Amino acid sequence: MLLQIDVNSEEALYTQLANQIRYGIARGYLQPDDPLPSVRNLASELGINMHTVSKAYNKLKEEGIIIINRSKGVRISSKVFADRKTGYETILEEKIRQLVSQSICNGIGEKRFLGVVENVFKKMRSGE
Amino acid sequence: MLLQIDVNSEEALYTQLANQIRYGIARGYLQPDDPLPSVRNLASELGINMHTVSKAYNKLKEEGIIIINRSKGVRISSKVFADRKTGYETILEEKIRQLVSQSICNGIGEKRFLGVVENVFKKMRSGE
DNA sequence: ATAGCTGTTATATTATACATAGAACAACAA
DNA sequence: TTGTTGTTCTATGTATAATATAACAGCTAT
Repeated sequence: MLLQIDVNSEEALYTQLANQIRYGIARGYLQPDDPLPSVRNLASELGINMHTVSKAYNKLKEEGIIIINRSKGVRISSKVFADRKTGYETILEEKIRQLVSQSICNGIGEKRFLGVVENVFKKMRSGE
Repeated sequence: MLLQIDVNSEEALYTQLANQIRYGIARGYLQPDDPLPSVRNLASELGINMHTVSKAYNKLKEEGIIIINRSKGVRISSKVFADRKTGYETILEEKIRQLVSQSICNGIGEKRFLGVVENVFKKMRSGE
């Protein structure tokens, strides 16, 4: 799978990387048990530092999305789609509350907001 | 309207403050042309620095949500609910894409995601 | 065994963002 | 004139992000 980074983005590099991997999983480009490149190889491909890749991997590891094994490498967790109920829905609701507040202040109401969400899901199912 | 800040949160103070004001507008607790406290007064109430409040206010000003007038003070924009079409929907879609990716990786599908969104709107209409 | 690959750990440096503090300024109101 | 408004300036301390080397421990294949 193609991963790319925008060094001019305001978003932190390791966050961009983690997002891209989650996105790849959500679209089905990355599947359970699929291997990921080593920290050194991916860093080299992207032209960034090894530790930055390592930081992204460890963030995903904490979320239970990938499995890191010293000497075996990194792979997508076989239970990646399982409902791990780690209180994620509470975090999600708070983030959505912020997005909804901001949307209302920008003239975007419930119908239009739901339309954007459905559109994102549709694109995701069709693989972009 | 009551504004409060959690100094132990990972979220930056000025971001929390901006979020609370947007949230207050979305719920109707703050209405167009309503005045906001001065940077010094609000900072004093919240126990934080004047410049932190100023930073939050300027962020909202850039979003077209509030009007800042040197010597007259700060108030909610009369056009706060207008569709300013400043490309906000593009930003919204990208943020939703990230949230949806993460949700899928946590076992939350489209139905459940839409349910959370609808629930947030419902709470917002009923005023919390 | 040795060479090569894994992720990890440690130390160090640079840059940026966040939050604070105090002071002074210009615009307006009472 | 006095007081309030937001703004600007300088300064400091802390935290995070990203980089760079270097070494380490676990495993695999030659």
